[in-house]
Amino acid sequence: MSTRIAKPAARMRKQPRQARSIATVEAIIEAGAHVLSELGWAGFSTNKVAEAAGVSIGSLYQYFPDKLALVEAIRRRHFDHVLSVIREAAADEKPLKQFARELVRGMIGAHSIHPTLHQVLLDEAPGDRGSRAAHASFQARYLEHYAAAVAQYRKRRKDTETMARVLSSAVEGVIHNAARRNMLDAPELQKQLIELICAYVSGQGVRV
Amino acid sequence: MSTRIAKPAARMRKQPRQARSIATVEAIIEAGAHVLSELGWAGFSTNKVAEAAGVSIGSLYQYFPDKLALVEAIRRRHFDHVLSVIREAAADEKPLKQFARELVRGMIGAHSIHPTLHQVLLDEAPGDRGSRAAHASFQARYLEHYAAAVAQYRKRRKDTETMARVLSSAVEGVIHNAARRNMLDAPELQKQLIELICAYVSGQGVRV
DNA sequence: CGAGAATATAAACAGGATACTCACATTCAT
DNA sequence: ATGAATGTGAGTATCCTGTTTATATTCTCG
Repeated sequence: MSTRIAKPAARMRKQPRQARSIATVEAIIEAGAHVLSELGWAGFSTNKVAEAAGVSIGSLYQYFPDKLALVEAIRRRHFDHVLSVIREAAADEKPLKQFARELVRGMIGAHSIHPTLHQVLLDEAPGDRGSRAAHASFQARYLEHYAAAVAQYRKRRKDTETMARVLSSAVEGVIHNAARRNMLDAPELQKQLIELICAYVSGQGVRV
Repeated sequence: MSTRIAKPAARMRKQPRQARSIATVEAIIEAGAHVLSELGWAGFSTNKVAEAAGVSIGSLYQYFPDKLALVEAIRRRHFDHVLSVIREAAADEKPLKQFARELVRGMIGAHSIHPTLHQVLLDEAPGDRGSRAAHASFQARYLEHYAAAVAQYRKRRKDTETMARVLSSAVEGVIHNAARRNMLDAPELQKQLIELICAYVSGQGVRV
């Protein structure tokens, strides 16, 4: 009980101990993210990942017991990243405009390396029974942060949760779509997305 | 030159002539849409489609020369549907609120049968060289309708195109996300989506 | 009715891709 | 220098895929 491993480190066949193997594992995860984003779940094969990582297939199976464990590792890394972005954007008490700006900037950053990874992870890639729980918890915390932000700029406590859902999926939709068209860093698109967020959150509730 | 076939009817091996075969083809396309939506492109195999359609694999190849031709037929049918929805919503000159309501209602309708078909068609499914053109033309007309609507409710002629892009992908994102969670017909979600549209389009341009 | 056309069937094929193992080679820490 | 850690990649076994084809059934129309 002296040393405690921070994270269960996903399901791994063995822990990398030397710097060499740590780099290998990192390369595999990175290459996996790349393949997943580029070829989708259909094109995601362990051999292809190993090749893209510049590593033999045997090395991959030295650390990851199977394909799913690898996907899980990729998922965890990406979700941690996204979560930190929204958490930081929603932290402190800042003007709405600034929140929107930081959110958009961060989200774009999180998607610009592996543009379609997020969607593939959400839509295509399966998960073993254990990762469903992790996935759900991610979604929950994700929404919580959005909800916190919405609540902060809204008097009406009413539809906070639904608003968070709508806002988050709208933002994701725009980012995802822009990523597909290689328009992630078009400045006028960023501006419009920020405006969308501000308009919706600060909206005076048009009667519908 | 007496009788004219309205649409090139996709790439087909032969035209169905009797009522029986027309029904068969329809069943195949419908089953294809179902499989595509349910299993994604990775799980989309001709044998599976034939089985889902309650038809032998041979019948499928009687009308569709190959897998891609089938996807193309599915794509065309779905896109025609979506296009008609947005076109009708943007038609005439109606108040913003009504436009938003009709758009949301129609989009939800177009997605409620095969919830994830749209995304799969856009993201996963490949297309032969010829269908890229059709795809692009669909996207263009799709955006045109959105742009027309935006222009109608906006004085500033400036960012119309970008706004159309942002708006359309935001709406798609919300719908897609709701579909994944089986929340497509939650009324409060519809209400919020309508509000999002109204707030953004009628927004007074918050200084960003 | 009946002949030929249209439509439907499903077994079979050929080929490829896949996840994963294993026996062995190399490099590290001490 | 020795054992542990790490890396290799050809090989295996399995499953699936798209597609053809020879045959059977049903329809159309004179």
